[in-house]
Amino acid sequence: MCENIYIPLVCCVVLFEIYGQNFMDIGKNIRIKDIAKLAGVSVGTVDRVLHNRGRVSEDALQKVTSVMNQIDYKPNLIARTLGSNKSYKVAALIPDPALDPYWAQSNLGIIQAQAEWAQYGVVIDTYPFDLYNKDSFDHIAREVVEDQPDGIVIAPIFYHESLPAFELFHSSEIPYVLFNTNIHEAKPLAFIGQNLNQSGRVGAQLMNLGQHGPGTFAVLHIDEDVQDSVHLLEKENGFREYFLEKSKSKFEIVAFNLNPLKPSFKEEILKLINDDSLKGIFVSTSKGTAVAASILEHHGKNDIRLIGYDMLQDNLNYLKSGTIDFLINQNPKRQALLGISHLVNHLMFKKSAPTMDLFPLEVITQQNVDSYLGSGIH
Amino acid sequence: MCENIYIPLVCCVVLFEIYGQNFMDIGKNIRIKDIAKLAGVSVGTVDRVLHNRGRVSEDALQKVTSVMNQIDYKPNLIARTLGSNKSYKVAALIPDPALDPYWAQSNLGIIQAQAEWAQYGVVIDTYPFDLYNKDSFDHIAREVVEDQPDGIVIAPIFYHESLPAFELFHSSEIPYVLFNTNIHEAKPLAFIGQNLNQSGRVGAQLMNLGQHGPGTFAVLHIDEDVQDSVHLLEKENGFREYFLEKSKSKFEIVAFNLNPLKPSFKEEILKLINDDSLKGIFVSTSKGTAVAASILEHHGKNDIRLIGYDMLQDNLNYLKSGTIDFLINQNPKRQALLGISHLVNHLMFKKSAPTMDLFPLEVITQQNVDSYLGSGIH
DNA sequence: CTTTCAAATGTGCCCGCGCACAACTAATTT
DNA sequence: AAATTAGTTGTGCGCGGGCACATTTGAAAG
Repeated sequence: MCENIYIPLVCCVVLFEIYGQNFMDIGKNIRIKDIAKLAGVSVGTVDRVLHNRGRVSEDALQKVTSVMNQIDYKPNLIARTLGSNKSYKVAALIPDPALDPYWAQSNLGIIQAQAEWAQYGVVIDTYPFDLYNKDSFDHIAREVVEDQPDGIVIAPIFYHESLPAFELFHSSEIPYVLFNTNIHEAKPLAFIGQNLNQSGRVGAQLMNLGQHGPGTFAVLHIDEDVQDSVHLLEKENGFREYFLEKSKSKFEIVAFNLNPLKPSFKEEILKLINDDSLKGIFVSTSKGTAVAASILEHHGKNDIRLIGYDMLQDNLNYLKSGTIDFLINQNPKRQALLGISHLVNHLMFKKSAPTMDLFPLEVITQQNVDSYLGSGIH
Repeated sequence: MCENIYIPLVCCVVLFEIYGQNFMDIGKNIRIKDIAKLAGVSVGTVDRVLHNRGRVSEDALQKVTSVMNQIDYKPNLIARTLGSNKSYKVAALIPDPALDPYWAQSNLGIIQAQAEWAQYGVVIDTYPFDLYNKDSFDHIAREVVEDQPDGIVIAPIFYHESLPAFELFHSSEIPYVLFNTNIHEAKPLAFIGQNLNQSGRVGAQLMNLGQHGPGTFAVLHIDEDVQDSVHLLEKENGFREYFLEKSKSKFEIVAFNLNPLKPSFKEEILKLINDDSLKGIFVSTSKGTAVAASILEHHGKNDIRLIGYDMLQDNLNYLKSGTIDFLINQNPKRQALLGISHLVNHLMFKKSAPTMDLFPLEVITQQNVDSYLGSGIH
């Protein structure tokens, strides 16, 4: 209807009448004061309506909402933050960065977040738990809730143990953001991570490129704790689906769960790479990628394509030497950084976070790796 | 020396004495007020020292700087922004988005920046110039300076014409940020773009993967205005260097400047793709990528690997159909967005921008393209 | 007709910084 | 000695929103 067209006009005219000529020049935002003047009430009343704290007559509410509908009021976040001079406490729950290079990168994101938000009075406390010890997770989660933070960022790598933790968060009414691993039963503020099925497909496509069958591709889940690897299976499924959808593919896909701590580990992997039909290896874990690369390099198997995960230092070395052909970057640093960012924006600026923040599946090669390392965020 | 160890301690003790017990609890930042109290002067004096506006006695300056050396004062940017309630005017100089899909994406970045910064009183005016008309650039640049913006973001695609424009900016003392194309003679606040030589190398590596020689790779510069293509040559050089450094490469590299408006264009390109030795095409321009793809697809040449630039809609279609194998993403939207961001941060928050913000060379494939499209910024 | 009380409404201060202006000091001039 | 001046130093206001508190209103109770 025509009203839609005229509403902004009306608003401008009204403001124009009140503030006179110089209103049109200044491209300033409408303030609470302006709304109050337009509605013929005081700023206090507008404030109460905006935050619906009650204590407002039906009549006043009507007047204010009527004005609100005609203009689009955006509160000045700068002023809001300065005024309500709260300091927020955020808890970051991640596997101990000292024990694992992948989580060390996540920790870098947390450290950067600490620096960025410090001046806004946000304190971020890290609660590291033992990557190999589910009890420690349980214990730390309880400790976090006891400390009553205003928000939690968490990498819930233990599926079963994380569920009661989320229950705790809910009953304590602490908003939390998930990253790295998604738990579908959880109701977090946001999840930050990647589509793992699609990630496997990317690996498959890179594996397939320029290869001529017949031959075998191996999917390796190299992890100390392979039983709890639902998310690794998602990658494998994506990898397989890619080839299934290519009807005329002449490649066979085999998959193995390998524990590098087991004595039989090296033997198993050697048997695999000495099979001449093996054209490529897709490793689903970041640490495993370097392990596989070291073995391939040691045995001079340059012709086997190797695709793995993440820009850990070891992986970068093997990428530069050419043993690793592609890395898919999960960007743990940025995941942590953005997780905290979403949380703080929610707490401080009342900005809503995207429920799902799925990161791009970055393909890292020998030639573009430096461009990633140089570009701030990585 | 030991002093270094004790300085923070001393600082804490002093503050502790002044503010009493509850100081240690609050993790708040030090304010000008605190410095004033510590130095035994008024906030006005501290303010004058901080902004070295003079009008301060030697004695007072000594006292304040002494305190400043002991603590690390970080001004509250929120308060600063709120207080000095200036409104900034930024000019964005880009090729007319209506005439070109690549620049349409840049424009999206500008539009997003407008929305993001509007509430902070930043007005961003776009000054589009004709991509095919150097005079229009000249004209628009002069117009911008006449309007006296507080800062300029510019994509200087015309090398020669941009130099006098920069002179104008300098003499008018307007800070400016370059993006997309770097001009080495310019002294901008920042440059945002990619390493084009490295970009060509990435293309070369993706081209080489799994290919078996002998054969030919073609580098195509498909552009209406090929003479002014220094930046396209950089990509070509990177591409060539990759193969030169691989001593045992069996591939020949050929390069062509092609103008799609010329009548001979189609003939030339057909001759090229009908040569059976041709294994791959690397197109240095985003629009050219789609042009090459359409011809390859039309003639059923699925076996020729095609690598090009940017996520334009046409390119995405050819990527999904499999005609294009890889796109290198220059991320024009993000370039524009970040350019403005750097500029506003400089103007508003006095934050220094990185002189060179080189973007990662993102590799886009059929399988990861959706993850890029879905992830907010692209 | 006053008193009481709750609901409704308005006022004023604070957040930390920047900036203009007032106030104070000491030295020089009239 | 009073006035002028320059050199310092301190004070106060405003930015916009949040929030506590003061004030007003109207109606019911005494």
